[in-house]
Amino acid sequence: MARAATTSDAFNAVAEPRRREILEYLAVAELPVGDLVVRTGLEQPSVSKHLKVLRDVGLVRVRRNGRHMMYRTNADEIRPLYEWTKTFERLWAHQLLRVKERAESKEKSLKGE
Amino acid sequence: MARAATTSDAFNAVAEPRRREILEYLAVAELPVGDLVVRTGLEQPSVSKHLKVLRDVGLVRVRRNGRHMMYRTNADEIRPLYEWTKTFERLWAHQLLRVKERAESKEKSLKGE
DNA sequence: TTGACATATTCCCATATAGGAATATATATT
DNA sequence: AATATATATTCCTATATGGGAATATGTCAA
Repeated sequence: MARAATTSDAFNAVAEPRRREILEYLAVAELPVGDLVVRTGLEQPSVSKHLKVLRDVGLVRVRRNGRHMMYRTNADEIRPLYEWTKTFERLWAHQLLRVKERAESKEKSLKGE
Repeated sequence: MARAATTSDAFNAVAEPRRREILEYLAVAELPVGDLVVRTGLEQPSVSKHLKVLRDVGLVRVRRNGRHMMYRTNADEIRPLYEWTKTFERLWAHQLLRVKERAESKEKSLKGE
């Protein structure tokens, strides 16, 4: 079997750095393809292809405005990634919750048991 | 150019569902390869190969214990993904912060301006 | 040393890229 | 209708995959 398609889910779509970059631009403002071409420095066909992948997984929404296609990020589709990564939160070093837990267990041991 | 290697960074490594599954198991407990073979239902070579990818990007750590290789998740390497996704937090629908912002702007408009 | 057990590596192949180049499609303007 | 502008699609190719099968490597036990 080969690698899963980039369009199979948000995890695969977001693995490509330029697509993450595009999502960042489109999170701040609704933009036409041409603007993304300028900002990313990619060829127009490449941008269109990346946008197709992002559309296929629902990470961006489009609306036509004359001859311009206005794209914007659909952040809700990023949320599952956030939720998954957040699962590991308690394992991070130098993390507030962790510090708090440590403080509490210390308190407990001071009180005995 | 072809797709970036799965070992190029955590984003690419984590795009594969079975690797995410493995990371979940290894976040809860340090486990030998054989246990992962049983839990995932994958062939042993497949598990070893996935573990190599995860090792290459630092998502897991290993230590030898006799003939067993004990693996565990290195959650710190997942944090960058969390931070990136968190960037989009304020754009999520039905989100506490969002509700709060809306309430504040409503309050403002009631006061006039 | 020999054999059993645990894990890693190699070889194979069908599949999916990402970008470059060229072209097709769609809309606005005159 | 003809042209310009904006975007999408197609064709091409080098490259990397994930799993299956077979095999190599490493470690313990007798």
